[in-house]
Amino acid sequence: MGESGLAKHLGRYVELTVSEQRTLLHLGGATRSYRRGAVIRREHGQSSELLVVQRGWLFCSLATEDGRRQIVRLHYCGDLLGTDMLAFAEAPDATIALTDAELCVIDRERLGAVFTDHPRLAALLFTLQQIDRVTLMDRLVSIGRTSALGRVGALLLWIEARIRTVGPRVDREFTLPLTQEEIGDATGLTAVHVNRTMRVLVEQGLIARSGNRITILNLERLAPIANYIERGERFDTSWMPPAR
Amino acid sequence: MGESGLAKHLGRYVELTVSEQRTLLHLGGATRSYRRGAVIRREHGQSSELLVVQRGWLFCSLATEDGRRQIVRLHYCGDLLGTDMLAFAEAPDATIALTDAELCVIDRERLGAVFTDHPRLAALLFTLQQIDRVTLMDRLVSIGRTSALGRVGALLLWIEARIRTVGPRVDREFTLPLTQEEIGDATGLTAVHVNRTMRVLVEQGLIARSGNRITILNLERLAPIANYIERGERFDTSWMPPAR
DNA sequence: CGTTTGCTTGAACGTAGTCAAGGTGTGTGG
DNA sequence: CCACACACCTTGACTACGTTCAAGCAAACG
Repeated sequence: MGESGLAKHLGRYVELTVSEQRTLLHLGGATRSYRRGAVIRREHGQSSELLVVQRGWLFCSLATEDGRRQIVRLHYCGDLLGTDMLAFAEAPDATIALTDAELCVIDRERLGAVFTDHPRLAALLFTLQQIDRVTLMDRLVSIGRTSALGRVGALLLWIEARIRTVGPRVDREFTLPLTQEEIGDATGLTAVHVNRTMRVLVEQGLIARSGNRITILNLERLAPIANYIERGERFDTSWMPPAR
Repeated sequence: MGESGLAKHLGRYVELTVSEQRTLLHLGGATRSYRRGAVIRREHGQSSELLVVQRGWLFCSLATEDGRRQIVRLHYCGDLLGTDMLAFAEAPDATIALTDAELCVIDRERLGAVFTDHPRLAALLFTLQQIDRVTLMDRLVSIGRTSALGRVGALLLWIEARIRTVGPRVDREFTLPLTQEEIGDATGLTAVHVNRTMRVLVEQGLIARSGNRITILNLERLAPIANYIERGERFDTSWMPPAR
């Protein structure tokens, strides 16, 4: 423990009071470690745990009838997981560790207490969900209406943007933790075509690659191809109850 | 006014107290009417209104760089709209009336009051968001990993299921309010291919069509093709604060 | 050292897109 | 009341993007 990933995450958007920070800290229970590839939650499983990512990357995926797979979300430090089990009896997706990861279990009852004791925190959590929803919408557009080049490009830009929020850097270079198979599952393409597509991205001077280090070389040209929009996330706190 | 679509919607999942129902009723302000095709909210617009659908169907869509369009959500009576503006300065999607519709404006400040005065209602609204999120995930899988036949089939099954929640009927017949162009925008296909695909659905005896009346003829065979899963939505209220 | 996992490339195929033309139904104005 | 316009649906021929199947290769791992 020692520090709440969730508080750090929320702190990116708003100023938290000491009391709020303490409450978020006390939310967290045991910390668990997972190795890359470990199944944290099984699709259709009953596990109704709430988890916060403390370290590492995860993804959530759904399997199709015919054995294929779609990765629907990527998760990073600070993300709150398992909230879907508040509305569903069975886990709608599987959660899998993309890198070695540490998660922190959150007590469901204590989440309830947050809603009574810290209405502003509840409002902030509600607002946080909106980002998740809009991210899903953006991915839907990407997969539904752009070319393979655009889809893979968009995924790279999203990941790069997210990495930049954690440690802001100028060089637009990062380590891609996904295999080409996983990129395919995230973009709705086959691994083979992801390979060809990334080669084209390199040939066109849009990105550079060495191993799994990726550099965005030409954002100005890549962004329109990928239909990439930088969404300015700015929490509107004006309507929220006062902080406690 | 007279009755809150939102309360009716929530009432499908949980028992609301009289006080909660009254609070939801007082949330609603003016009612507005829109004609089919009317733009309720413009993409990238600043309008930060919260709305509840009282009557009719809406859809939310995003435009791509090259002028194409992706419909990301369909909305029906009881749905709460505009919550994304709590986190974003610009509207991420456009909201358009699919049929003639009536919406009810919700005061942002009063939503804030709900979080302080009715923590359980806040928890319920939070839970409601989860359904929205999971719906988006399901659509992502549909578009990313299934054939045209499956995508169109899934859309029809979702719509039929939603219509059934309002007025439960056995015959699995309904009026489809979407043009083939709009079905294409929702499924990531072209209008032309939607046409061919629907013909195949008919030829294979999966559905029947006359005008825009659709009948699901063979759910057992269509469901696996469409990768369709009936998700049992059951709100877990055990963790929530007591109702007021 | 052998096996596995992931990357790469080629060739053939197939699903969905594009372009084009004609048809149907509805609403509007002459 | 009819003619026209418009929106939507339908079908055909051709194209192209992404898939499938297959094989070879490199790096990591037990």
